Amino acid sequence: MAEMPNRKPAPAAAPPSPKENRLLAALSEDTYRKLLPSLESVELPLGMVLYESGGAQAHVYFPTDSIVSLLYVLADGASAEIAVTGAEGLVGIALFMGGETTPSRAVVQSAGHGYRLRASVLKREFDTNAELQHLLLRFTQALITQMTQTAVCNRHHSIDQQLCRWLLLSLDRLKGDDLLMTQELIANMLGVRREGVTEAASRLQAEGLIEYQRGHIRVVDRTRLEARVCECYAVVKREYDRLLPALATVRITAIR
Amino acid sequence: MAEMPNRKPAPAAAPPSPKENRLLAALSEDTYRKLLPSLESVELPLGMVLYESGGAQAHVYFPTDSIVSLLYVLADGASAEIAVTGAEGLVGIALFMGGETTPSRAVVQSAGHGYRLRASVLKREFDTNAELQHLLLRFTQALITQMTQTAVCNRHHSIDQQLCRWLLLSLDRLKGDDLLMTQELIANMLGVRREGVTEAASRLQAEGLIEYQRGHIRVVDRTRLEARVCECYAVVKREYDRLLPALATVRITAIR
DNA sequence: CGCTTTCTGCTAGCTGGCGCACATAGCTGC
DNA sequence: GCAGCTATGTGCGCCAGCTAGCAGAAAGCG
Repeated sequence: MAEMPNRKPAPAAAPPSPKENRLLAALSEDTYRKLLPSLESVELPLGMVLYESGGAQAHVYFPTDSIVSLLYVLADGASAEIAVTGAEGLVGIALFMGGETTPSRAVVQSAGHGYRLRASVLKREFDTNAELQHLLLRFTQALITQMTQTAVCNRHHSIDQQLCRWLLLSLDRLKGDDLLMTQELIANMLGVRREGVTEAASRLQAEGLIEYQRGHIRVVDRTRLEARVCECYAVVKREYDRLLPALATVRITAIR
Repeated sequence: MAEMPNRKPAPAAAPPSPKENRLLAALSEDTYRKLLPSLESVELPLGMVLYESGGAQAHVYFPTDSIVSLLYVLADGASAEIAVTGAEGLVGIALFMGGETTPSRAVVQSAGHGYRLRASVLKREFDTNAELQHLLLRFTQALITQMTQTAVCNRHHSIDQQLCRWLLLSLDRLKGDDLLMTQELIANMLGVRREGVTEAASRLQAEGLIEYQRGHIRVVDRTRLEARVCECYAVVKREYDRLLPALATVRITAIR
């Protein structure tokens, strides 16, 4: 078969298996078979809004090769990313936590694929299946750690460091070393000026850690990126590793 | 009986009822009676560390008239508050979320009283009692909202606004309008310089919103404080009101 | 009462990140 | 190959908050 075009994979390609999502993959065969008929395959294009702040959440989403950002948007339009979720997790914890909704927005940050489950199906299963419940609660705790480190990082660290953290968190949720993401979008996620991201990215490029051009960022020296990031990244990574089921194909990286 | 000394209430005073804690008060009589024998009364002096980052959490704590801060302490000693919990909640969610511990520290921010429950007792009950489980998960979601707003506030708002938010969050968890808290401690909580707090507090005092002297802050005009705070406070307050059981004696305040 | 400790106030200079305005450089489509 | 859009680069003034050092005032203590 001929090489696929780089930027736009053929839409007719078979979707990834639900088991690409680590939570779904971690379920017992019994539970998995029970949920499978209710899992609906969905494409998640860049910028798609899964939930609006305070809006009804009809489904939970299990990304397989996409990344979803949880954002809070202020009254004046400014925004800040709270956390990101990829194939290691799920989007829509408010459904099983009991609040039904949250005051934040979920937006696709990296296009890809996922599966979704109707809220009613998930809630019924959550309340009756201890295995699923424990898995989802542990994921929620990992997510909480990510949120708290975001708060700390926002308070104490420079844009450079935060950009490193953001790149690494994204990279961990993608195959390969490439991100399709403009500086403008990164700035929205970090809640900083676009120019601030330009300057930070220029520095990283000058140091030979990344290469970028027009919405395409390639990490060329992950090790040095990890040496430059603040401790927040490692804290989050450790908690995810500790709390979530390991995946055989997970990338091995040296974290100090 | 003679007037009590102001700063140090007689230690022999009868402790508040467990039902001063809103979560315990919201339980059905059945569940409450079941837990009551395991509830251990504890004094919580200012500065007491309930959990160390990553350390074992042997109990969950239900404050009755105290306030506990969740803090993250960076490697260089800088810190930032993640959330606060008073009589409306509990400290130690990691126990029922399944992670057993968290990378943050829990410190008593306002001295008072509370009850605690051994981890094993709580976990057993959580896993077998849907009522308790739903209550605690809803509280956890409210706490998550507080954490996310902390992240947003850290990113976008001035020290003045954050101080207002912090004062209001504390006030909501105390009787009366007085806080026993030095600017130094507030600065640690907010993760800013002590002088920054001095300046912000001076402005608030000059505007007639608060009065303070040596570790004693009195809010004299709560309404105007609420007018000056950023939206983060109202978002958190709304979520707590929405997600947690109402308390008859809760203070009625006008939130825009 | 005098000494020490703790808390608050003030100064001066520095810097990271902001707002704004504008220049340039790749893509895309015709 | 040109037009037009989108993405990035840059400069400049500004300010909140930081570092650092010190002074004064209140509370606690022997």
